[in-house]
Parts: sequence; C-alpha cells; structure tokens
Amino acid sequence: MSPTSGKTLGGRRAQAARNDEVILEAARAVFLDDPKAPIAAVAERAGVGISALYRRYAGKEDLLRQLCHDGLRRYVAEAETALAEPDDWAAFTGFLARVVDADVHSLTVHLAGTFTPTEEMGRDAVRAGELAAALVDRAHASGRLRPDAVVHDLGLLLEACAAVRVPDPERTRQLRRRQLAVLVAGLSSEPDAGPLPGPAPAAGEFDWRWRRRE
Amino acid sequence: MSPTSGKTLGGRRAQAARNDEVILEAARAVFLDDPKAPIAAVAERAGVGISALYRRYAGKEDLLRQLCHDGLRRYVAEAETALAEPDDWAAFTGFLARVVDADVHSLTVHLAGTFTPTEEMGRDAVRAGELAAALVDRAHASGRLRPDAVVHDLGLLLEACAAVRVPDPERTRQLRRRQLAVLVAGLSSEPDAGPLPGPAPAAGEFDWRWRRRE
DNA sequence: AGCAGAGCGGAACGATCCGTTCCACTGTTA
DNA sequence: TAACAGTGGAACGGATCGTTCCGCTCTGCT
Repeated sequence: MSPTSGKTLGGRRAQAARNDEVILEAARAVFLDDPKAPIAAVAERAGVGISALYRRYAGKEDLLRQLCHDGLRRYVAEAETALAEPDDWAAFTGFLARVVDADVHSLTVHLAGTFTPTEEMGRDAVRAGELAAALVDRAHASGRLRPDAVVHDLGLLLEACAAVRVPDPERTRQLRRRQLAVLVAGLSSEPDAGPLPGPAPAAGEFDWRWRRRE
Repeated sequence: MSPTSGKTLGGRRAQAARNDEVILEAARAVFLDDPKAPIAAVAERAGVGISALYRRYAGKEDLLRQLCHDGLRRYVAEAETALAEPDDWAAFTGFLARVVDADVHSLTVHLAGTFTPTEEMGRDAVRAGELAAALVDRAHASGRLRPDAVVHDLGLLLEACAAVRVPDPERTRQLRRRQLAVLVAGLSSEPDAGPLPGPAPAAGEFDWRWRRRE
C-alpha cells in the first residue's frame, strides 16, 4: 500500500503533518506570552527550524493573521454553542467562562493591528458581535443581568480577565475564573450564589513581575 | 536682585526647572502607553533634546526606576489618605477609585522587571502591602466586603482596570470607573446601590485596535 | 564688556535584534 | 537511483535604540 493513499501517512509526510499542529500550538503559546515575540522564538518552541515556518506561511504577518483569525472563529463557535443552551443566564455565563479559558481575547485583540485584516475576518468580527448581542439580550430577558449593562461591557470584562497572567498557565486559568466570578457577580442583579472559586491569590504570587526580564 | 537668590529663577535656570517636570510628565505618558518605548520618544513628547534627559538621569533604567518608584509612593500616599477616612467602606472604595484614576498600577507593575529595584523600593512595596491589608481589614469589618475576598484580590482588580485603555485618556478614565463599579459590586456582599457610572461603552469605540500600529 | 560654563539639540555611532533568504543535507517517493 | 519535498540553521540587510559627543546659546559673574 502506497503511503500517499489511505489516511495514515508514514515517514516524512507524517512528520510534516505533525509539524503543522506543533507550529500553530507553539505560535499560540509564544504570541500569547508576548505579541511582539520574534518568529525565531516560535520555531525554537516548536522544536523546528525556521524553514519549517516559512514553508507554511508567507511571513510573520501571515502567521499572525491566521492565528488571530483562528481565535475569532473560536469565539464565534463558543457563542454558537452557548446559544444552544436553554437556560438564558447559564448560556451567558458559560460562554464567558469558555472564552476566558480559551484565552481567545488575547489572541484576537492583542494581535490586532499587527497585520492587515482580510475581508473574511471583518465578516467574522461582525458575526461575533451579533452573537454576543444575542447572548446579552437573552441574559437581559432572564432578568438576572443588571439592566444598565450593555453588549460592549463584555469587551471590558474579557479584557479584564485576559489581563490576569502568571507564569503557570493552569494557575492563570484559576485566577481568571475567580476574576470572572467577581465580574459576573457585579453584573448580576440578584445576590450572589456561591463563594469565589479557586484558591485565593496568595502573598508571593506576583513577585515574579519584579524579576529582571531579559 | 540676583536671579540665583530668592525663589524665582529667571531665564535658563527656570527653563531647566520647568524641564524637570515636563520630562517626568512626558516619560509617564509615554511609558504608560508603551513600557518598551524608546527614550527618544520621551524627549520628543517633552519637546526637548535627548541631552536634556541624560543630564538628569544616568540612563534609561534610572528614569524607569524613578518613574516606578514615584508610582509606588503615590500608591502609599493614597492608601494613607484613605485610612484617614472614617467610613470603612468609603475608605476602601475611595482608595480604589483614586488609584485607578492615577493609573498607578501600570506604572508600578508594567514597568517592574525592566530595572533592578532599590532597597528603598522594596521597603515601600512592603509598606504598600501593609496599608492595603489594613484597608481590606476595615472593609471586612464594615461587613460590606464579601468574606471570601482577600487582600491580593486587589491586585487582580487593579490589573483589570489598568487593562482598560482607549486612545483618549479621559474616556479611559470613565471606562475604568465603570469597570471598577462592576468589580466593587461583585466584591460587595450587599445589593448594589446605583447604576453603572459613565457613558456605556459604544459600538465603534474599540475599532482603533484594528488600525495598523506602526 | 567679556568670559566661563551650564544647559541643550540633535547628529553619529555601535550594538543588538529580527525578518527573510539561501543553501546544503536528509529521507522518501516513484 | 534520480528527483524532490521538507528541513535546519547560518548569513544578510535593514531597522531600532541606548548612549556619546560636539557645537551652539544664553546666563551669571567678574
């Protein structure tokens, strides 16, 4: 059986296909950490040479654009998933939680402005806005969202959560969930249900900021 | 009367004294906007030459350190002012509002790690932590702060507000106040009092992100 | 009046960084 | 075994930035 037929690729082709994923993953991690990171950092993180990058993307801008677009699509997908949820308030809060967990906001927003967007991205952005508006409308309809909250407050809220960042990704997720809980409680018109989630932020947890960055 | 005597300096000396302020102000504005900004940008913004900077500071790191230390001192000062306020909850919220308005968090945190801190800064940082803890204790004592909130939640909260940024500084302040209101409401154990402050974020207000940054 | 020098503007320099290109090499496919 | 897709990484050229330096101006003193 020829290696090109069937689903399983062997040898070099498989390596190349795997690299597709590895590179995207590395790029995501690197540019989330520092939007201005050099492209060589992506290659290093992925454990590949620079050529492997330039074989797939016309240049840095192309990679950034793709990455950002992926984030936007993820946002839209999460919104669609949320709209399928019957409970209005749960749809709203679940959407926020998943978007925060996926770190989508950093991808779409902090990378914006570093490339010229495509028309398709513009369309997706409009659609993202519409879906978010629908979620907010339903949250309003449920009566649990305070009346003076508007769609674009979501932007501030997501920004606030994305701003929370510590070296450990899992801990970052926990702290963001906690932050989100406070924000959602603040947006709710009803008294809060449970306690704040996750281990509370501790004393030495932000000292790393003061370590010399190179 | 000799220009060197008395308080009023004339001519060149006055110009120099004025430059002291102008340069610090420009540096604040520039590095708040972009912590990695070149030193030439500070000079340009201040309307002076580069020499005027190097006459006052040994180098970029020196300027950054001073700027950051100023922010830290401002934080401490605001905390002390707040502690003089009789009402426990008002002291807490007032402190947050003033720190957010002064944009102190960006100065101390986003500049940290770009210079080697002095011992005095370490002492001031400790003191800042103590004062913040005192404010949180009093807020807890008032009964309006939800019991599971801790001192270091303030760090997250301030970070969240600092993350809000639009080109216009005054509008930035308004949006931050709104964000702060949501967060404070979320941290409060009692139902919220008034509506969210300020004009709500509007549709086209975040499009600037997508404009090509140079 | 005249001089010494503080204060300053901005060109020039050297170091570093970064995106991109290029070439030699390797394993695979036909 | 010939052709080539895929790759690693050195090398290049341009850009950026911190810092230095030189010449000028205006001031304050003698």
